[in-house]
Amino acid sequence: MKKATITDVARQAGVSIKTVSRVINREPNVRESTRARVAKAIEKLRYRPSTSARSLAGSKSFLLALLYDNPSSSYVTNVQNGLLEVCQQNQYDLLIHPCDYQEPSLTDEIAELVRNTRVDGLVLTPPVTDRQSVQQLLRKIGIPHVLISPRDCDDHDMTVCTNDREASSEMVQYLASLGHDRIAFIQGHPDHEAIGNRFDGYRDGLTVSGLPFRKSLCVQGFNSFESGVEQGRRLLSRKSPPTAIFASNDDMAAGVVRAAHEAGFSVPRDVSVAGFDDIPLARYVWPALTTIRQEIRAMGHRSAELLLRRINAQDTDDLARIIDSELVIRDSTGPARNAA
Amino acid sequence: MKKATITDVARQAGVSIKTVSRVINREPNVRESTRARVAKAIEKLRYRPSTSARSLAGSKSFLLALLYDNPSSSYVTNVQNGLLEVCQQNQYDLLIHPCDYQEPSLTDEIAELVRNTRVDGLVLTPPVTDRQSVQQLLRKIGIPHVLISPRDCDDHDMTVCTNDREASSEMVQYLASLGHDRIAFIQGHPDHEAIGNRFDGYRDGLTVSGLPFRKSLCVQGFNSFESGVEQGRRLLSRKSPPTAIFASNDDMAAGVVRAAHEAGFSVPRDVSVAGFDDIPLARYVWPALTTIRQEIRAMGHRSAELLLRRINAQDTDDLARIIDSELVIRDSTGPARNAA
DNA sequence: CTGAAAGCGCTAACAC
DNA sequence: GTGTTAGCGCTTTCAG
Repeated sequence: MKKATITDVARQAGVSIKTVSRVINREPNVRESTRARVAKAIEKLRYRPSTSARSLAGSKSFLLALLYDNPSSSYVTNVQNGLLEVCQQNQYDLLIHPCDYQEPSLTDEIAELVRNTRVDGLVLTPPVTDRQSVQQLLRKIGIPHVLISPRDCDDHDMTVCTNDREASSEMVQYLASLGHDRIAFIQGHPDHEAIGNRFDGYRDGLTVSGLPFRKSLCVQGFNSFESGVEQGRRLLSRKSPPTAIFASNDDMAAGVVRAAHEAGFSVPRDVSVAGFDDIPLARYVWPALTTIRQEIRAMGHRSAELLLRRINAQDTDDLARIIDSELVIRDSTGPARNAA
Repeated sequence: MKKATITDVARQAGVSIKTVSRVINREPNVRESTRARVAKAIEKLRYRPSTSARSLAGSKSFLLALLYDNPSSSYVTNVQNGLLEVCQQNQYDLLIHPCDYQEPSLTDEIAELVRNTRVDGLVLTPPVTDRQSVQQLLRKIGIPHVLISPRDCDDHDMTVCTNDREASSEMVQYLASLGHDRIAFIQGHPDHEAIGNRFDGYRDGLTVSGLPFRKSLCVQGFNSFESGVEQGRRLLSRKSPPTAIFASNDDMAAGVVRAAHEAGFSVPRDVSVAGFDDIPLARYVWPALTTIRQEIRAMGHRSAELLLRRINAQDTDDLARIIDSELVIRDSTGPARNAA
């Protein structure tokens, strides 16, 4: 059986194709009874509008693009799955576009992507999110786009963020409540700007807990497991090592755990370790990491919702742009020795 | 500046649109000089054929679909990236379609997907690869598709596999060469059929090494970290535990390492542990896992190549369908105690 | 080897 | 509220 077209549906329902078109596109000005008749015909004929025809005739491509350059596959798949959930419901397709955020020609590449595919909207993840040149380009082209976890969530109205700072502060307070008073912090990659908010949260937490901020306890990491190992080694080889180490992400925290093992420190007996993100690895290292769970999938979901609403010129005010993260306590943290 | 169309190019080159079309589609019967003139016009106008128009007028959609149900995000992203590499080169887009391989209505879902999107081809990964009903459907529809790592690579001409069996045998031989004579094996999920080849390889390796096969040393896992922990515990709590444990995949091997830590076994001093896949986790557990590296990305790449060739009715005989895996020795394996 | 004409299935004005 | 009529940009016959 051949695929039904809009004409078939129109004939079946005894209306013109334009009316069918109206029903498909949820346009107003169709009597309820007519709409029902058309719906029935669509159902009966198992009609599916042709995306190519729609996008050729109209302006839309029914395509969203995900732009990313992220070493963490779990992050990417989670965002992707969240986006897919809403795409599938709305007959949209998702274009996946990995890229190199440091590539000078990135803006050209994106311009080309938009030209070629005519995507209706884009979703950017860190660290692409923070490329000013990319943001400028997108604004210039005037194409709808949402930024996931940019440095500052208030810069732009199409952003989806987490409460990084608050969650980070909460972690420090939790650690302090365990009796830790020398809590080291491993900062994230400087190009990954939102991760800087976690540092701010660290300082907040210290203040709230009545602990002094000491620059010597803060070291620079680069988000990778390897950089966690390296900073962990340095921190633990000091004459008076910290009693707790809070890393800006789980990969680094896992690296710290590795460094602790190597150096003969028992976790959490000799040193507590905490991470951020709750990637699968957090549960697999030994001991399992205390961390902050980010709802990445939910962020992807929300991003797509925002994008589609914007594309269809609908109101987006009722959609929250902040997805809260929560503290997850596992086995890598425990009472400070001196406090035990 | 408005986007150039085929008409603009034709005018610019002084030919008809049909000739431009021939050039775009690499059709024969165009004089070389004409082709060059058209190419120059395309270049000058920065012309890009409209995918929607092409797919509306023609039969193709310029879309490939990736169908998967895999708990491992690194597996998925790797396949995906491999596919993307060739899609981008060929002006194809990739549709990502996560699904539930156990869902009874899976075939309907796929039929619907094909109807709706008119994808030109599909790529299936395990365990979807082994669903007979899905294979039947795809054959019935007559749509090109490639199966990644099906149970039997010779069942079908569009498959991409690894040398699982040989690599697995090699691992056992390596372990035997270290002096291990009680090498346990954790089998993979029964629904993930290709993983069974690793069990065959385990037996081969035993034979080659002159070691007896003992049923009591083989236990059933389910591919997850948790099942690795569980089987690891059981194996290590025996009166005379194995001196080496080879798990069908890295997640389970990591679980075994966890179980060993819990039980107070030192790895690899008391027990050697080996995995399969070389997922990122393999490097992050402590000690880092000896494993078999699978070139998942290369498999994705090859799958897309096969698919596009098939779609364009080109010859595929020169494309190897087996991507070799290799042994990677890290820190989780060492000499057997009795051999030391 | 090249070109003219007829749609592919739909949306966008503009009627009615 | 609903229908008519043009195209959207390309591929496909079928002529030359």
